[in-house]
Amino acid sequence: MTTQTTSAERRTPLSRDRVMRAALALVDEGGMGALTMRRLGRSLGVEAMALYRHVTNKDEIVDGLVDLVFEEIGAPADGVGWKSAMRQRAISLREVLTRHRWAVGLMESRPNPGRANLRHHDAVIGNLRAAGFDMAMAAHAYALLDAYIYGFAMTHMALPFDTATPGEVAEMAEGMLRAFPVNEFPNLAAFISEHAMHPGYDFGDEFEFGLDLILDGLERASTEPSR
Amino acid sequence: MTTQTTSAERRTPLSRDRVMRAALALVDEGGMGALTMRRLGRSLGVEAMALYRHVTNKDEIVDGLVDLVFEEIGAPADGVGWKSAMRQRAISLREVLTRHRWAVGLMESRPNPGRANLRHHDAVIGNLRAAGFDMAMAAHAYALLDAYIYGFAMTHMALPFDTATPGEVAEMAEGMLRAFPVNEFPNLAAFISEHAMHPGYDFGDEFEFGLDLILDGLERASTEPSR
DNA sequence: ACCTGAACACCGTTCAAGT
DNA sequence: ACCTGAACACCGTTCAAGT
Repeated sequence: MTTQTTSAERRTPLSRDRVMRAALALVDEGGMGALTMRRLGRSLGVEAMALYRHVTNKDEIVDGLVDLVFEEIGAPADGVGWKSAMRQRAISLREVLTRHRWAVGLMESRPNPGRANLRHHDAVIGNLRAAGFDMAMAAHAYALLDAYIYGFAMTHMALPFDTATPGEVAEMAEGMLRAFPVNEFPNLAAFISEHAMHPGYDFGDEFEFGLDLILDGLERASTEPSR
Repeated sequence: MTTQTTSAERRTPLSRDRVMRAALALVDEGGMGALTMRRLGRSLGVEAMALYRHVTNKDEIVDGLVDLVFEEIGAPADGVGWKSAMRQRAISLREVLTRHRWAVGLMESRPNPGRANLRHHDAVIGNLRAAGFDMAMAAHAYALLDAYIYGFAMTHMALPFDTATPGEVAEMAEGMLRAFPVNEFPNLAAFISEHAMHPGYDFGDEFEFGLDLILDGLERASTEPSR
């Protein structure tokens, strides 16, 4: 259910902060599609037009939401070595993105990065540089890690067997296999029935396999003569 | 400019195929935001409501567009070894995604995968299995490669210095550095001015660095005792 | 058989008007 | 100072009506 506004809340005057918090509740509950100025107004007990006194437009609200998400990411730790600092950050970022699935496609695509965004990027680059990465190697590492983290969140988000019970999973496997000619796509059929839909398989576990493979590769590349 | 319909085209009766081709032209030119039933109708010289005779709704059009994109991806080659087959496929997929930027967030998120999509996934799994990957290792490889490829396309797409000339790049660098307090984000400032905005730096070049790092890592993992 | 007009329930945003 | 009503230019989709 959408947040209902009590009369006490109604008396509290609108503010940019209240608008942003209500917007975050809306998207966390119903995704980006649920964020409309009219609905946002309603959740605050106000007409949509009143919002324009506190934000210049909807785009600014989305910019603000993305920065709220950046605030939740743990900064890379100092004094533990770049590898475990990057590992921690990656896992934290992934957790944040599963809490706020609507944000996955937006984190890196806003033309107006907020302060939390800049702070986070600054901290990651700073950590890598302090560990002895030169600029080129830091750029390699950052591009690779972020592509992987965001890409994993994106492909994972799409999967249907995420919140399903084992019984539902078996049902879905059958449904999927009925949906396409098994003999035309034998490898895919085998993959689904023999692996992906097996009890105990959790796609989310793939994340750390890839993450560690990448971190090991970066370690090797950073100690080798430059390429 | 949007495609104008000549009187000859107007006489050709509408068909699912013509609707899909017109829709593809629309999104390639103006992104997903440009795809509306009314505009699509107009580009075909017809009212929006006429489209519903040939497609059941807009969602079906998007499903069809995504499958058109899957058709453009080169299938992994046989007989060249999994590593160069996967390398080829990754590069082909990335090229396709830069041609159809609007597709980046949609390729893996449609609940109704089309035949080209299934064919492609089947071919990739088949190639890995034929090269001796067991199911678990094929799943690792596929999850990692796709996360990286789609994630890279997503983060790359967002960057402003892509179609810019060196002169424009220098201008943007100045603009960005003026936009935030340099002493608050010193690492980011150094990164931008000393590296990212330098003439000769092309973010797209980062793709193959990460791709080869991942392929090397997969090779190592697949010949090691299982993890 | 194929397309259109009018309608419905939505959008974001502007602006004069109300308290 | 802060909010609202009415309006504008859009959406996707349905359905009776036209040819």
